[in-house]
Amino acid sequence: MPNLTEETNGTQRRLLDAAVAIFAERGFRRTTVRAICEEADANIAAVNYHFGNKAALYDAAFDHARLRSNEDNPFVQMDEARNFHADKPADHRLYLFIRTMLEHQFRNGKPTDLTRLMTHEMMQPTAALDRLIEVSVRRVYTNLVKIILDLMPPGSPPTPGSSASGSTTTSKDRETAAHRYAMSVSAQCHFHHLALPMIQRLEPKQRYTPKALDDLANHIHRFTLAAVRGDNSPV
Amino acid sequence: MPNLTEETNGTQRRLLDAAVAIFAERGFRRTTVRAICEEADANIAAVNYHFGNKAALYDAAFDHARLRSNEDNPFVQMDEARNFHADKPADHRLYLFIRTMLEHQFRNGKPTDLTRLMTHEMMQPTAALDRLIEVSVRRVYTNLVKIILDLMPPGSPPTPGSSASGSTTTSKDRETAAHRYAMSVSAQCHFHHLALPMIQRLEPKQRYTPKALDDLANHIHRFTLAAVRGDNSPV
DNA sequence: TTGCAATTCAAACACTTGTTTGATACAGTT
DNA sequence: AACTGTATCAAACAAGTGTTTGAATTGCAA
Repeated sequence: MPNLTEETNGTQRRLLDAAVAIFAERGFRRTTVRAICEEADANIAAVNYHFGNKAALYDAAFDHARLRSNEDNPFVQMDEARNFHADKPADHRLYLFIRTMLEHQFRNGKPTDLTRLMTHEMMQPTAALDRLIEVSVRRVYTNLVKIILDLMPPGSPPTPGSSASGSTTTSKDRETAAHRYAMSVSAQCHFHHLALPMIQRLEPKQRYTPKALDDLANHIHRFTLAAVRGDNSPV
Repeated sequence: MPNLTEETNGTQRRLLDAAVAIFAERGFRRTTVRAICEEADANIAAVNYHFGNKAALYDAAFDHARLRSNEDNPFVQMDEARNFHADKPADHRLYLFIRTMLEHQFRNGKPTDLTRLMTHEMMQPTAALDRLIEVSVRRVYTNLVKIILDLMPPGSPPTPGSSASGSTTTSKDRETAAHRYAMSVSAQCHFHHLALPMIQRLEPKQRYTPKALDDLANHIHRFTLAAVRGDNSPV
């Protein structure tokens, strides 16, 4: 079994690249090992020789896509640096968060391979999803919650959930409110690739070029800021 | 070819019910006609006899799920009555919209079959998605845009997108802003079933019982209201 | 060169799965 | 009872697909 981490340009690397592309496009079930091998200019038996079987190749391809995505994407900074731009004010950190998230999801106007792979996992969760979440998504999400907590004015939230009559805002209330807000932000960031076919039909003019992503980030930023802070002042 | 619209409890009706359930759970590719026939207590040849082939059964099942969902769900009222609760104030209409949308997506704490089918279509669009959108989704979306337009204060939007220096807010600006808001609302409403496996891992306490859906609807309503109107006044 | 391990290859295998077939049973009509 | 169109059934078919196999090839070291 050869070294998987090395960046050889041999057949196993080509297999991984081809696997990422085709798994991302069609999902696990619809892709055939024959299609992958053809794309990678490799023999059909290469998959089993280098990875054991199709499922193991999928696993390796998923991680490969994650690592490859980290190479050329600022997302990794957000992931590993716990205090992402901690010096900037919270509202600006929120904008950077949203912008980075969107840029991470679209490339050349289309969803990235890793994004597509993750979206397929939403319909067909495997161990790869758990790994991705534990290794990356959870920290990003926690970071978002922190930004929002910094953003919330002292008095908030108005606590519609807790029907207790006491008007005091407990720390726990703030926490759960921040999580709700974080969910709303995540929803707005992820919706565009999760529901792309629907959006394309409802809003045919919607694009995901860098310029369009900038507009989108600005909108989500404003939208969220107004909701969390209770005002609508421009950035 | 027997009458498909009649509500016979014969094998073809049983096939449709079984097909909806299994297609919703596993998607088109992972479901086998054998599994459907077993669930429906029918012979394997029954699918081809009654529907021609697997794809045609899927199509029929999709429409069957849509019609069946309309039977016992207030969504159909929102769908067909163009002016959904037009007498109520806009903010209340927004709440009803969100609440109805969420109720339409979850039943017994789980995504409904039609919702699951639609989510699979996001990864694997077929003609069934086009039909669903043209017959139902587009009108609902248009309705949402109308509600939001009623909700927007006269001066809005602050137009971050149009970089033209003119400070006059054109009717076109309002329209595009309303569409962006509608996208944010849709995102918040659809996120919970589109990204369910991720949410379950990030927020394990999240539930979709009627009570939880009510809390969720209240949150989305407040969140949106604050963003669109630029205030945070309680309902 | 020789030997050896790693790799590649064409072919075949085993299994799943959508579809078809031809016979059989059923229900209603004449 | 005989006929007819509908429906069901067990069995088989044909194609696709993940996997295996055993030989051939390559790359490298002794």
